[in-house]
Amino acid sequence: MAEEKLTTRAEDFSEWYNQLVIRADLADYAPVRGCMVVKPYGWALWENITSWLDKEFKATGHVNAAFPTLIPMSFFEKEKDHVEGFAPELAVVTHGGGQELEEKLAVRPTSETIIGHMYSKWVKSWRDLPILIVQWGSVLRWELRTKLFLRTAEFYWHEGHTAHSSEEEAKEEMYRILDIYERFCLEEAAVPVFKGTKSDTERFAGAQITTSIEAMMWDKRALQSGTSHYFGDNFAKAFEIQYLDKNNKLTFAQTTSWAISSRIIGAMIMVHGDDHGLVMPPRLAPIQAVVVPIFKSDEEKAKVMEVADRIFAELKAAGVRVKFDDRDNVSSGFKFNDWEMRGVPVRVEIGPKDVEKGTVALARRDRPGKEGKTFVPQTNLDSTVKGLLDEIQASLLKRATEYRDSNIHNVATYDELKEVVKDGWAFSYWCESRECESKVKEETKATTRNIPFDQPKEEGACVVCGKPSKRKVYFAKAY
RNA sequence: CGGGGCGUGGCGCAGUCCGGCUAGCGCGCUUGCUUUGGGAGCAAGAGGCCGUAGGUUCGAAUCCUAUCGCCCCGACCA
Repeated sequence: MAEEKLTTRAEDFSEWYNQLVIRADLADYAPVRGCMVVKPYGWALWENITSWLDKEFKATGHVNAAFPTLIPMSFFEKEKDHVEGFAPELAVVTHGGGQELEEKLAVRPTSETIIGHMYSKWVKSWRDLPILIVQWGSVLRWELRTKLFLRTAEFYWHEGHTAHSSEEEAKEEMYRILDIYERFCLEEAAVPVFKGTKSDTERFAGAQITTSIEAMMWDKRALQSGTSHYFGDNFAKAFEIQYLDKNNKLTFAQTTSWAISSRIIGAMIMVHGDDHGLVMPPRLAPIQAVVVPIFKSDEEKAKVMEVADRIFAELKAAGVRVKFDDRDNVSSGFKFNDWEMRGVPVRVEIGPKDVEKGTVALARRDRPGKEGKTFVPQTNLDSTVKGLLDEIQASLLKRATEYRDSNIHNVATYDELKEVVKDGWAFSYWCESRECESKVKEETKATTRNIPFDQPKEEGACVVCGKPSKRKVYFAKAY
């Protein structure tokens, strides 16, 4: 390590993040501007994320498929809002095989168009519906300002694309997926989120309804962590996805799409990370526990290694994702800091004293340094460690939820709102007009995050214009 | 796209204003010995077309011209 200390979050949150992603070995900068290399440790984390989601999608009847990376440019012109939304960030292939192409090809920024095109071929009868397809892959958007995981030109995700025979069914699908996303964030990532509906201006290009889950980062900025859209028949009309219904009537299908991207890794970093480095939620951590042997002489080494080996094998057999750090070119002190930087939830230290006493030192990552260290018996260590992993998982969610809730303020006046969004979120009534929304954005840089499903019963007055308003919305500065 | 900064061993930099010997420093890397309960020490090594292309000059990392790239700050986005 070139520099030993990480920039602290309070000093410079953005710099803390940049250093951490590199030093925790999650990713590296690629030679192409705005692109990243996801390193094995980062990819292992992503695999844990994807395998949980994949399992849930399959359990709810979805199947995986793959569509091409290249999309004919003309496809983007078929849906007006969609083309306006994505035109600025398209990368376009103009040459192939040394020849200029007759029709330019866009590198997919998302796949609604090409999938819509295919669905129109596949959907002829009501019996062909629903179609519930998920594509796992990467997409490319020509971003001007990038940041590892949070916003890169190419990013990894899944995009679900479904087609249904009724509005109700399509909307149900949208909400069903959002519920899966919420469960993922709470149960796996330990990141609390609000489910809600996006405002008209924040809606996905081409959608009728966009729902999202919104999370608060340590710096109190909001991060949209997943989205689920209902398109109505917008894309069906643009791509002629039509079928004969039970009454032999030609009908447009109802479609949805939804996604969680590798950005969620950025959310986990910014919610749980501390000034010592990354903090991985145990359920997603590629390495849940690391065994660090400590010794001086060769005699000590022999004794310690024997016990450490045995404990490593026991934990592994018990299903813990465990690593044995037997490097002999770095000191144990270095290893402690190294694994803390990488966010491994539990560290098992075994030294000569432990061998004598039949103990190990257990250090929990959510309480860094010596404070989180306790000495426990070697017997039943597997269940001790598993119990501690569960405890850490729960504690991370609790801590993040308390932090979030303590930084959200109900506001009734515009002055209050302006003050609150400087360093937190405002929750207030809003008349849902574009004017009031853009006024807030221009004057405070805060945007509407979402109108949560979970709403107070009574009505109120818009925080900006005072008109009667049915629903409350979160205002916050966002990534 | 507008504003600011920077390109010199793997990484971080000094040297550039005022041209001059074999281009330095820290970290990392390699080897050896001693170390190891919170980021080890000593010794010996390896590693650089100074972003690129022209030009000025006896001589260019340094001066001139062009060009490429990167980072940071502002308008859009998962």
